[in-house]
Amino acid sequence: MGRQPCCDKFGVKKGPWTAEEDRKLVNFILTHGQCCWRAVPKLAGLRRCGKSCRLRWTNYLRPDLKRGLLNEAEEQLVIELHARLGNRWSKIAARLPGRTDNEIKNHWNTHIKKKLIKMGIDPVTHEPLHKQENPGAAAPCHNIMYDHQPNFNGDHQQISNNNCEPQASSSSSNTTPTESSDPNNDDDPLMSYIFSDTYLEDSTWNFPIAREEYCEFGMSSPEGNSPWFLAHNDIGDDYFGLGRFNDVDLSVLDQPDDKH
DNA sequence: AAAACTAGCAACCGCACACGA
DNA sequence: GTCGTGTGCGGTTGCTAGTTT
Repeated sequence: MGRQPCCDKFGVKKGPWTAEEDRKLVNFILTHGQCCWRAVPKLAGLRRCGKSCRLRWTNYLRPDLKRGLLNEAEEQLVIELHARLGNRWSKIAARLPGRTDNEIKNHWNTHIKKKLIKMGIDPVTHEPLHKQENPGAAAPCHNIMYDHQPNFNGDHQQISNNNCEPQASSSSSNTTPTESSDPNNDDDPLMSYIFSDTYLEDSTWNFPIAREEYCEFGMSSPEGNSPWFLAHNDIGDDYFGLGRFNDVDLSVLDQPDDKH
């Protein structure tokens, strides 16, 4: 039967976005909100695939995005979440305000992975590497990476992986060994909370701005990181309604971007 | 100074899922 | 239940900037 391509391959532009394209996309979304992505390029006057528009918006243009490298606390949280969720980057990103799945995935592949390997930890299984070379040797239950890490309030607290009992042999073929563990079934109250839907739905940290909560996480405030916030400190609390964006000055997009 | 190499990141691709008809 | 469509997700690619030789 064949699936219809997400976009007409002919006449669709690819590659890096220009400031002009960014402006058109932002202008459209601010005016109309996020609707049918397939229709967006046409309505916005862009020669782009709808998916490309969504990606650009999600990963770069969204005003609530933080920029820059992940800090220590975020990195630690990513590792902890990856140990439990596997490569489910969107789930991980959902726990990190202002970060995108793509960003976290990239950071994982370029930084964290190497760091873990250097520390003798398998970035896939989160088990010590020597255990795999020497399967008979019993590995310590606690993942050494996760002990003695600062918690999000700054003091030290063990955020150990309590679910590190040997993976069920029946699921050994699973490439994400930690998927079997129930993230909600966790003794650690902090991690329980982070993994809970309650956390996700907690509007006190959910976007657009939850300043104190950012700080508690050891993160900088979103303002000053996003090019949007740099230019529009008055962006409203009802961002997701998008109603207040109609008057936003888009000139920021004219600024010679670092890359785009 | 120039070429080769490496790292980091933005963007693309294809599959899977959700949902409505 | 099935089919078609839209969207989201994860893996991968390719470009660019920085570093090394």
